[in-house]
Amino acid sequence: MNERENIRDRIKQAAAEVFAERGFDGARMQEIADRAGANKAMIYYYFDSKEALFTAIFAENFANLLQLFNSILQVDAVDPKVVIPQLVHLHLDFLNRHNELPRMIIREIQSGNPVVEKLVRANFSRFSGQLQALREEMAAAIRNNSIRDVDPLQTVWNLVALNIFIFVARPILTAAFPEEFSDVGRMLAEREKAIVDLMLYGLVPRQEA
Amino acid sequence: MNERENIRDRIKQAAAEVFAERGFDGARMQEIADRAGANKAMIYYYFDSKEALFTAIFAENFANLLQLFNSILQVDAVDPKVVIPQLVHLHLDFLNRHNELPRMIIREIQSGNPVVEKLVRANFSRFSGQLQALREEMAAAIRNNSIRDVDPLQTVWNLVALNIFIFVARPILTAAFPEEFSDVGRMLAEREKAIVDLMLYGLVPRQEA
DNA sequence: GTCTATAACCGGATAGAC
DNA sequence: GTCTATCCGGTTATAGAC
Repeated sequence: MNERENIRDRIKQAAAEVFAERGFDGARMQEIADRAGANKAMIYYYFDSKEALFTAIFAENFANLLQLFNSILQVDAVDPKVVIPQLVHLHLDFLNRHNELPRMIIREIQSGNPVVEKLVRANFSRFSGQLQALREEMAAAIRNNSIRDVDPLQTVWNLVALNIFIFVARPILTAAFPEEFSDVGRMLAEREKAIVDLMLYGLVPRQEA
Repeated sequence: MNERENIRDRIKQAAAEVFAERGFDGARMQEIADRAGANKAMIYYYFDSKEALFTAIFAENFANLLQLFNSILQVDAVDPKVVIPQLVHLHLDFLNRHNELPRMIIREIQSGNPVVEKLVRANFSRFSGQLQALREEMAAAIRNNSIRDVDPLQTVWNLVALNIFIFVARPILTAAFPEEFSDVGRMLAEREKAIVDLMLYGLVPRQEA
């Protein structure tokens, strides 16, 4: 309506922050209201309950992530020297824009809230077709000798593991290595380089070219 | 006293489980008491408060983890083909025996409880000396041409990222890939192999022997 | 040391005025 | 749509008997 976003959006924004910082159980409706510049009753005017509010936000974020994974898995299998840097960049860039998401997912998954596991199951089934295609493409690439003989699923896990690490472990890392995190942009660039370097020279055949 | 461990230990054990499953805010003293085969009042007889109970358990687990890291960092720098498999095996084995620890740490770090960040800061400073030594050893190994020219800190992060992944993401992975997790021992062995393979052929010089 | 009963509080949710 | 005041259930914590 006016220059400030409407209250409903401010509540969603504030709730996303508080849930990310404190988790579902730790989040306080009062704090969400305060950060949104509203009062508790307004939250209940727009959302049925704390759980409904959480679910709305979580589902939205989770859908974004799965969309990214789908787009990642649709990359045509070509030279890993081209594909891997693209994938790492895409993923890190997304995570950088949704900083709090990995920790939020890890924290909330299997924490009593049944909505969460449902979301995972429902979306990952759609996802498994993509994964099957990827396996076949990688198998072809292995026969083709354009990548080493690696397990496709393990390789995907490796890539995800390397990418999410700094976001998942950020609170520990910033405490332990304050200098590295003083310039986040620089750190991210170095991280990207290191991941690509490790992945590539773990994939490219030994006696190529 | 008798064959069953004493109540204090049973409480600690039960609390560790419940905190790991539900997080600090989600944990209920009643559930801890039930699992320990005691009642709430007994918990308060042995521990001052919920927070004190949590802190005791968290500090103990965290100390164990740092002790492992210290022992890992003391490995003499030799051929990566020997060292890397050792490190991965040590770390995965530890994590397997303290299954819930990574998720607990990630979940609770920076979640309002100031004790936690203090623990990190205090212990990681002791830790940084070890890390400096490692950097120097790796620099020597690089000059020596026994490993590729990689960033030592990034390499440590890579190793940790790959090792913790299945434990951190376990709830998602079991939902998404039930077959893989039906035989945990087998899955762990495959994971170990894949990590070592990736790390090694990302470290060993291209045109070696 | 162990237990039952209860106090004290906190936080999600709602009633109802405007 | 927005706000204040309040309810009510659940949870931490304690009192006090044994």
